[in-house]
Amino acid sequence: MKAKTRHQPIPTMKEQITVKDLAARLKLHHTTVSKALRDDPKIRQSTKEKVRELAERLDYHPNSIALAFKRKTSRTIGVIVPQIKNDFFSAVISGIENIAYDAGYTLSLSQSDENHEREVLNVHALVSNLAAGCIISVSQDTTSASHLKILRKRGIPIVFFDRTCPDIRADQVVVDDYTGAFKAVEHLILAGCRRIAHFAGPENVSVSYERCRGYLDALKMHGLPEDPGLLIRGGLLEKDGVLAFRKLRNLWNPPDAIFAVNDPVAVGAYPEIKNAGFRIPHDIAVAGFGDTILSSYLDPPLTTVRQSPNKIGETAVKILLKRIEGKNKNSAPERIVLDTELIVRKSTDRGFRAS
Amino acid sequence: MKAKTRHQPIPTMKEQITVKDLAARLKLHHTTVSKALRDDPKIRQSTKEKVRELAERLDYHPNSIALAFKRKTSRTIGVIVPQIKNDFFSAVISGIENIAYDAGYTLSLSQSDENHEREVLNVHALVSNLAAGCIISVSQDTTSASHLKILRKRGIPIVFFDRTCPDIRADQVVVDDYTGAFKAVEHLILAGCRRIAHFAGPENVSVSYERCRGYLDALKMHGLPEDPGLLIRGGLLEKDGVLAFRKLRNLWNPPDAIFAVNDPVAVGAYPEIKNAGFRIPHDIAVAGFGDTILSSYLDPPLTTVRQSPNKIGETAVKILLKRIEGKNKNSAPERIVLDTELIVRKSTDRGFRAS
DNA sequence: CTGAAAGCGCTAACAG
DNA sequence: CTGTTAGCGCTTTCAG
Repeated sequence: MKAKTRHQPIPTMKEQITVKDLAARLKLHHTTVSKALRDDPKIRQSTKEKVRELAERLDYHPNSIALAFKRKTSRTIGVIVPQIKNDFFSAVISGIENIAYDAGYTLSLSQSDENHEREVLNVHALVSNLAAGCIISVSQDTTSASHLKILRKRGIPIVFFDRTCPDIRADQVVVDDYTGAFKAVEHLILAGCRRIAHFAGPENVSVSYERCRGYLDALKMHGLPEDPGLLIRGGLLEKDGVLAFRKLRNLWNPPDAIFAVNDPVAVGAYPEIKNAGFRIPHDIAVAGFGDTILSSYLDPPLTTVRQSPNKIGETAVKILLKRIEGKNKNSAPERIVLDTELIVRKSTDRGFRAS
Repeated sequence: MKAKTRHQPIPTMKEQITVKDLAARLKLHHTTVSKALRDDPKIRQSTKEKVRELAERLDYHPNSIALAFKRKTSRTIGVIVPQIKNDFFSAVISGIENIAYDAGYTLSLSQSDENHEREVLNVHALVSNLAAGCIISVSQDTTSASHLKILRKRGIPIVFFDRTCPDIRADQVVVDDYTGAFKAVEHLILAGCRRIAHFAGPENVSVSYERCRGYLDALKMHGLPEDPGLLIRGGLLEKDGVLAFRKLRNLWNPPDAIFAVNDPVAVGAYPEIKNAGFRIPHDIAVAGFGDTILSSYLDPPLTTVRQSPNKIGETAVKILLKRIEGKNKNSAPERIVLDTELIVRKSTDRGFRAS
């Protein structure tokens, strides 16, 4: 008997209580019920109470889809990131979710996987689902912005974070990549490094561009030459760090420091550096960007530039909510630049102190 | 002039092309257009072409909300996890997203933050948004299952992963926590450890329960006594590892190994162990569970039990899609148990080999 | 204070 | 092959 129970199918009922059901039982009109539920002043208190009591008892839940259909906009915020499985992005998403939840919004999440095609389809899905707004960090190979323009056409506000899109006028939340990179490189210089390589990301990605600019300016400011052989361009992933170091390794004159565009790239380079017989930091000092959880656990712990992904997410969604709720429907786009903090760890500690 | 342009508000248009618009321009009826777009065999080829051409040209996108409204179900899959910002969960989510994307579904993501109240509200949001199905790992303090029953009542299929809910008959995707834990503890025993502590998670969380069972059985199987003083119960986070070790530290007779319910707990314990003057693995060997990215970067690298979060996500969503698409609408719930793999690293290497 | 009518975009069923 | 009718659940007029 019991064994049989285990193999019974899952019961399915699909019952849905609507305002009409409530109305029927109360011998009221469904519009009256609707108003009562929304606390319309024109409805008698006693009626409201009866309605609400029944709604509670029958476990009535308003159909958000019907509402969205009527209003032509849902209470869903679309979030598109290059990768979900990524320390930085998942922390941003978490920040977004917390605030969105409090404000009564739902998250629609998708990843572009650094793929432009996929990003386009994700945007279409948001449009199609009448998203109230959209928070996006564009994919590595997004050059055209036409898919983002359709959001604009549909009146769906956009907030960019991390990787922005210069062709679209929209709110942005970024960290001060330029200054962060500048500080990191300056720190390397003050630690005594003179031949500082940079493992850069793709030029069309805003963060890579800004961090590279910070690197170059720091060199210039301290009177160091800019050696094109020390600027290795690649991607943003761990494997790109591996590749970058391999390219560099063949140099007749190796660098004495590496500034990586982000922590994953630094992490990828770590074993390569060690396996090539260099000690960190004595032969080559290494600095990253991002302060991934990992970086403090590396051997030696990685000097890096901390950004607060959580705060980025929270800030982005707050700005978006303001737009959605029309508080600043027609104001000019904001650009919020969050500060970074240089976290100095062993990977750049050469026991050298600039006078 | 240019400066002025920068301060112009963001333009907003909110135009929406519908089948009626297309119909009007083509002097057809909107239902005909609708059929043409869906490749209904009853529509003449030439008409279909004209319709599609215009749809393309006007950048028509069907309104998914209207569709969901009509069908009484959307193409959205709800995902509820305890924490988004978590290696394991974010990888599961990523796996889900990939498959869901290919199948034309959208993800609605929320986190319970280990909070039952919040989980309940998240479930209500899914119901309200006519989710097609739901994938969930229940929060740490979820005991009642009434909120999940309402999904059932609405005919929304559920798939549990990782942390299941015994009160609900639904598909489940889990790893073999019991065997994984057993293997890890057995490995510690074979490495020569005799006083093996376990930092357990909450008893009502299925994974904690199973891993604890594996621990106890491994001891029993190898004739080791079960010492209640060595079983420390706590939470699932890094801080819980810190706390657990502090409780343990006061023992007159310290353990020679620790098996942590998961990697974060092991990670939390690491510095505590070292600061208390114990060497890993010589004084205390440590094993975790989960194979977080971190674990291989720890010093010493952590022995752990690998599960494939990506695969868990993919499997969960595939089962869910089968239910949604009614292929097995009425079959008994499946329970998929994925294998684990013991990853042996330095943290348990005592240079000892059992004969 | 409550009811009636209309409509959002789409599709299913049926009629021409 | 194409058009007509009707309705999903909800809110917004406007009438009673």
